[in-house]
Amino acid sequence: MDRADVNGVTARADVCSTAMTAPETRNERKERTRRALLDAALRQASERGFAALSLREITKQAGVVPTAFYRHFESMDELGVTLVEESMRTLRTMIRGARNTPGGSADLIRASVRTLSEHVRSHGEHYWFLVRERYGGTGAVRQTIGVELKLLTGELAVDLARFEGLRDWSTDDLRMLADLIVSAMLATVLELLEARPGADAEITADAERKLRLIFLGVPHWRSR
Amino acid sequence: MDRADVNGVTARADVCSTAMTAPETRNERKERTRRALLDAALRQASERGFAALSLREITKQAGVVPTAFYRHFESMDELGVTLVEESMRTLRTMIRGARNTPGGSADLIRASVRTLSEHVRSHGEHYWFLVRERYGGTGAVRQTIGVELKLLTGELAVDLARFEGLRDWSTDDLRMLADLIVSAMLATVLELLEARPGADAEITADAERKLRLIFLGVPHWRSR
DNA sequence: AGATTGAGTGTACAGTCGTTCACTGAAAAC
DNA sequence: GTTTTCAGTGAACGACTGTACACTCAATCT
Repeated sequence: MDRADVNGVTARADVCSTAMTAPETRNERKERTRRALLDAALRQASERGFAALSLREITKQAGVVPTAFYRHFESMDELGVTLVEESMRTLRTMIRGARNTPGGSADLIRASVRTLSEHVRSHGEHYWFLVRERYGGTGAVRQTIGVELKLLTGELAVDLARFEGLRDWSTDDLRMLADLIVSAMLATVLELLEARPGADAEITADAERKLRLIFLGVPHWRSR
Repeated sequence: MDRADVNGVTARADVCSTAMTAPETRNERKERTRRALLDAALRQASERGFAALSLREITKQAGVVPTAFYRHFESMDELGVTLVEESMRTLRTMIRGARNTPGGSADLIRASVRTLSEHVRSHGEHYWFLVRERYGGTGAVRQTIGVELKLLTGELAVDLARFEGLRDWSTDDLRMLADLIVSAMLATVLELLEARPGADAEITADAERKLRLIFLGVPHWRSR
């Protein structure tokens, strides 16, 4: 078995008329191999890093010939940026989920961390990719992640501004706080990814304590 | 110019007897090309990542033939682990420097952050390497960094235990605090590395505020 | 003085890589 | 029904990779 035959070309050639193969429009088919390329790339990149990707290997896993790659992406970097955007979308989904959980401050921390850990578990590859390339990456991919993460920190700062003890904080102090939270949570994400799934409770408890400690300082903060 | 000719073989062949070339023992010479290999590898790895290293390119930069590599390292991974150890040594040096600065708590934060930023500026490649491979790496290199960083966090926890408001903290709480500090400082290191050198003051000021905020919560902490 | 060691050399090989080019054939457009 | 479009094909390329092997020759040891 050399290639994955995602499009089922072999089967389609002789079975298409007899078996109930779904009739596919050309765009659907194109989109499908595009997805196959992205999925293969994400899997490889989350394991060995984006820099170690091989165009040939990706196309092999996607079930197409190497040259077919260029029908979908102009370069590897373009595919990388697409992966960043998709990963960022799931990250934003997570944050939105954490934001919309009702409850008090202590419970909110608990609920948010819980949302985070569950999301990391169910979208491991996206988080691996983001963490990996945020620090280890190069070029367009790394830069894009940096920009998006800065944007995301800004959003978090805005969210924080609506909380009780933070209403009168300056924009810059809020950004600093958001930054601190993000870096702490990023470290938590890495711990979750590296640990065996059984250790989740321990790690999330640790993350909760870190956030609690940070927020304990908030009432006593005065900007200088 | 194909190779760097670190050992000056070309010159030595005909000038050795006339010019005052320092007489070198065999071990000295070996150590020198070993260093050249490590330096070339560190430079490349800090720019493009360890995974993107090429044995041939490293040896070319070191001024030796590719196969000579194996006289010094059994594999690329072995060289990688050596780089981790060396980088970790400079990191420990930095921490020791920060620990030994006298002064009160507020000044201590300021002095420590200052030590950090100066160290990052003067040992940029080591810090690039550590940050890169801690998150983006694979295999032995990444694992070694993880272990060493955990050890280092432990040391920091012990250091923290001697401070005023932290004497009665549990070991686990201290480790959590150390962890939080390390992750915040790691993010700071990355900011320093990515920013143009002129922005140092801004970044260090930010780092100071983060640490101050964290320590503001300490007096109000009660373990659950 | 002669034997030994070992860092560095040069050639060669089998793989993999990204990219080029002309092509096929079915879906889409006319 | 004919033409056009274009995702996917397959061979070929030049460049680069890590490593095996037999070698040289100066520093070291005896």
